[in-house]
Amino acid sequence: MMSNIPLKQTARSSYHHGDLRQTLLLAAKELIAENGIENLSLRKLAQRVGVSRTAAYHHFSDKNDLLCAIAAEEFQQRFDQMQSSYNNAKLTDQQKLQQFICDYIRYAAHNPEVYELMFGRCIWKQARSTQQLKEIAYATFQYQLKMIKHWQKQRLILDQDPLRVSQVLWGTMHGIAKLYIDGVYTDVARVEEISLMAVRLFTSSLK
Amino acid sequence: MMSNIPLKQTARSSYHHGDLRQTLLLAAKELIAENGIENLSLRKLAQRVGVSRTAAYHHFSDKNDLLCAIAAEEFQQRFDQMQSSYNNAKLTDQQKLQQFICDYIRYAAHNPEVYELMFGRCIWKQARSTQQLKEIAYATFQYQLKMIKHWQKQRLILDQDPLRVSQVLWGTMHGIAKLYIDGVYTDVARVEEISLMAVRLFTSSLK
DNA sequence: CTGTAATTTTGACAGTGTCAAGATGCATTG
DNA sequence: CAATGCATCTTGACACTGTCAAAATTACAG
Repeated sequence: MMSNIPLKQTARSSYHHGDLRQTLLLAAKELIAENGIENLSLRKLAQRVGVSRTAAYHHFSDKNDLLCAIAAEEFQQRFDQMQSSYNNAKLTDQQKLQQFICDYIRYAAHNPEVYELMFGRCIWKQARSTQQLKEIAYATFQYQLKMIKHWQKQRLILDQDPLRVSQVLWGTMHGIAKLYIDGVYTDVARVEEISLMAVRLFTSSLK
Repeated sequence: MMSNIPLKQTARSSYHHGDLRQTLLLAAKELIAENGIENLSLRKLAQRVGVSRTAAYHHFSDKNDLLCAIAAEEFQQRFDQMQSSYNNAKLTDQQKLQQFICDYIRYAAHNPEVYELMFGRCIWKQARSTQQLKEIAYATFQYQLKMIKHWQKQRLILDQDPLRVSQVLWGTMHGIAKLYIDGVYTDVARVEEISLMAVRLFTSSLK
């Protein structure tokens, strides 16, 4: 019982309400998944955690700051997932390419609210994104670019300026995802078919 | 005399404040173009027009209703433009296809806030879109589909399920547009190059 | 035990969308 | 022409929102 007294406040049980920062991030993710990003309010979040309205302001400078922190965590997770998928030795390059595209859109479709947060305007517009967020997002895109270049060498994708090709491919995945998330495309099952057609369009450009 | 008395410049002077509905739509478009869709408030709009806070509620049931009306007007405009471009006898089919893609993205890039309104979640999510809006938006997509089918017959685009191909193409255009509008792609000049690469990717799938 | 700094709370302010009820004035009756 | 009806506009109010300043609470160093 007394062993946790001398621990620094970085571990658990540091202060009044435990380690609030992490608790806030977690609860915020839940609320976002439940009610959507635009229905997240700091006051409801505080209430959920059982803390005063303005308590979050001692751990995040802003509402925007909190959102950026969540997005950064999620980016990191996606980055790892993408990497391990690409390094899966059991798949051919063709399969990896297909999986990359389908996984991207599937992730977005299954986590619409978080996806909206990660790539939506509320964070990126007007340079409101945190430095930390910018870095992990940039790293993610760089990895995509690296994969594209590899697939181009394998003659799986049109051998043009890899940066441009990468931007178009990202655009395609993002666009399909957004049209579904925002309610323009309404049918979930069809999104998978659309993804496969995207794969076909990008890989057929050489045959 | 007090010169700052709010004079009503009634166009046709139908009522107390002239025909407010149209005035509101016009002023709202201006405010959206200036400050972005998420910074439009009915109160500021009312103030701009020189009318009370809740006056708009006698012409629109909702803020959402007003936004839908604006979007519908804009959809109609885009629809006409697309049609006249497609019927331009001076262009080859190849040129029309390229122009269709580049025009779409260029329009979005030049009218980011209105585009966000037209295709953003604030209108489409949760079936908040008006019947009128749904109709014109659906007609627009149907016309796209018709063009795609024609281009497929001309062997300009991959001859697969036209609905799926159309959805992917729309996704690509929408995605590139959104990535730019939301601030992920920052360079305006590059968007044009990305558009051209998209054209190349879609048209090279047959050669 | 005391003082300082970290943390949380309370109070307040300027915003927002929207509803209910009252005021205004045009248009169409009687 | 006058009166009534109804579309239109205004005022007041409510429940929200993000955020700041200042006070209150608590942990830890000395």
